Amino acid sequence: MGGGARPPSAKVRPLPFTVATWNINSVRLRLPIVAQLLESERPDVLCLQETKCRDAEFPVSAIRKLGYEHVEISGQKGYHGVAILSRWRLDAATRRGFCAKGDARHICARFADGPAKDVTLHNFYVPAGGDEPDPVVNEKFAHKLAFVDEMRDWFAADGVANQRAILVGDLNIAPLEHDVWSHKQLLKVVSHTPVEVEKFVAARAAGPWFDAMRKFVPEEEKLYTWWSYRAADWRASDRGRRLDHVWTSMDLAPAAASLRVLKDARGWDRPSDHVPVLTTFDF
DNA sequence: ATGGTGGTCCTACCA
Repeated sequence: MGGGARPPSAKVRPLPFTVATWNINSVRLRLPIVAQLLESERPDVLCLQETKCRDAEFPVSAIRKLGYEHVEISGQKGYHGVAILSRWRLDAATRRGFCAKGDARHICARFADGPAKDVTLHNFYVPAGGDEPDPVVNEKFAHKLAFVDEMRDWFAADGVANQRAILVGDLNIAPLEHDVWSHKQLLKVVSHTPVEVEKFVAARAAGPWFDAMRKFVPEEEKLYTWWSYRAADWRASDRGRRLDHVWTSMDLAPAAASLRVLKDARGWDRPSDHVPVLTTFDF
């Protein structure tokens, strides 16, 4: 420190790199607003969830025409489905089937070049879990809990978050008090029950993963990424939840440089009930 | 107040 000679500055300015995630609730129906996002924000990569179509039905050529040449998809008919749309070359993607169900809920790819070269990106769509927060009577809630347990075990065993990794997606759990509009009123509502939150925190700690969104918004401030379709006026009532997340491996926590939650997208034409979350990294 | 809306794909099921 102090008077020593500086090393030759190989890198004067960090290279910004923006990762976007969005539960699109049908990529075919909402291709116009996907294009709107890609054209207006130009993220380096966009992870989609709930694409709701088979791979052969995914609008790959339209996406490529928008400058996102590298497209990796994991789809199924009518339900679920995840995709990675990238301006940068990707190594071959991998897909993990959770709970031995064959649902298309995870895809993973590694950047082959660019500012994020060798960074691994995981894109998740965690089961919503139905309405009744009791795994004994509600098989969908039992599935959700088992899915998050399996995430935890995988992260712990395989060092998924050891280094240079980012995890995004619709995790369908709002863990913090101010990740929901009313902590008290949602304690028995699936997405904010104590049993889910406990498993969510255990899975994150198993990485260990860093909650990159809360680096930018203090835990005492409300932060939402989803507003129900059922509200008469979603903006006025503002009964949101933070269901979408951005996690990084611990070594990348300092690289996370800014966050934007595009709340206005909830008011776009034929909107998804989720909005895009954009995280910029300085690599 | 115990619904409300919006997807897929045709009859319910899922979010």
